[in-house]
Amino acid sequence: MARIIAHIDLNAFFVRAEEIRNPSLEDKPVAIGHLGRAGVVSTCSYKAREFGVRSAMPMNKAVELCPNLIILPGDYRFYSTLSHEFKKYIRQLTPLVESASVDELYADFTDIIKKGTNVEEFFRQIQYNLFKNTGLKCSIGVAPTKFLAKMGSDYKKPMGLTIIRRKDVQKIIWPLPIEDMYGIGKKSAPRLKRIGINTIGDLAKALNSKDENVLNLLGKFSEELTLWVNGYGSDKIETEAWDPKSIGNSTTLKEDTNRFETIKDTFYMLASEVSERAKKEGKIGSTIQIMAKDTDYKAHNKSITLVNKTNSEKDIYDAAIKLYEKNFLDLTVRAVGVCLQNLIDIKEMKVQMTFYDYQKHEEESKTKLLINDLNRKIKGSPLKRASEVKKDGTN
DNA sequence: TCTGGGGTCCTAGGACCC
DNA sequence: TCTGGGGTCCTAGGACCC
Repeated sequence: MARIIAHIDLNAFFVRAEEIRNPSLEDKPVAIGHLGRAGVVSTCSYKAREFGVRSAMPMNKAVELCPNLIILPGDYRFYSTLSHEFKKYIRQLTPLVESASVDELYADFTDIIKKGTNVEEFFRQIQYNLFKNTGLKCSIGVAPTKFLAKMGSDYKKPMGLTIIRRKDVQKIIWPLPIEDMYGIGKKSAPRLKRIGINTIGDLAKALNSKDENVLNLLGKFSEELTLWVNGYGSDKIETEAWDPKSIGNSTTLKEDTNRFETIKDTFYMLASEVSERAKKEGKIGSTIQIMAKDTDYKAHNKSITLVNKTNSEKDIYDAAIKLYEKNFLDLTVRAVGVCLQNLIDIKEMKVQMTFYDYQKHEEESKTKLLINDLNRKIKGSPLKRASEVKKDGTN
């Protein structure tokens, strides 16, 4: 049976948060971000959007478009508190809530909505109550799958409510331009257009007829997309708390440079931040990756996997510097970053490293060495050749 | 347009093992 | 000396999302 999945997306969340504590900002062109060499718009108000200001736009470009733009630096601690209030509010209505990011979530209302309920009224009430209780505005998409719910919350903003039934997919989703499709980004959209795929409907028809060009272009993802565009795909809400698989920090330097001392200082700062965050999350990781962005904005990555997992500032810093020295010493860089990967809980590590396990691990290693040694000896022996002859014969 | 910083997942080649 | 096939891990790069 089809489930009732809602995707709830806060409208211009960071700006709305600022308006809540300073109502005089309402209806004014506001952008969150900073006006520096690397400053971009993180979020902007609907008034600012009227001037053409958009997320991820360089801030100086935004100011060009909208000279009266009010720029605020962003108070992420405050936003985080409001984000928790938002999620807590929805969890009071249904336990099946999956956080998708700071300002959006999926929730399953299948078992909450009684037969005969007016679904539209039900979600309008949620939208209104959230606003009344927290001051936050949201758009809601309601559908049988997460993908359709997500498309629904995007369909009408702000304070939109879009209900998409499986039978409505061709009517509501298929006419949309291909770049509006969740999962198709700035690279794939033009590639698809070049082969005549301009709408989601075009994509659906190509996928349904197993068009080789489209399948090759999208790879494994095409299987998922085929479900999505036909009204199927995941409707499962993952209620588990987010468990990071990597923790990294990066920064754009004050100016492009190849001065190693500056780079080292920056890595020291970044390694400290990564170490601190990993410790706070109770995580250790074995792979350390560094990123160096050149003056053409192209990012280069190098990584190394250590024998022992770590989250120490020194280990992360040392590995980062070694990688940098080996690969990027001659590069003039715009930005650098460091990331700790292959994370596990420290708890798990402690379980793994009980004395018994450690001994067992050692024994296994020794056994493995012996076996390898034997294999090497056997390799050149008549026995091995005989076995191969037999294999050829029987195959 | 002239491009931040936080992530996830996928691909593909090579090393190494059985 | 050249020969298979399957699996895992490491590494680099790329696409996407907010």
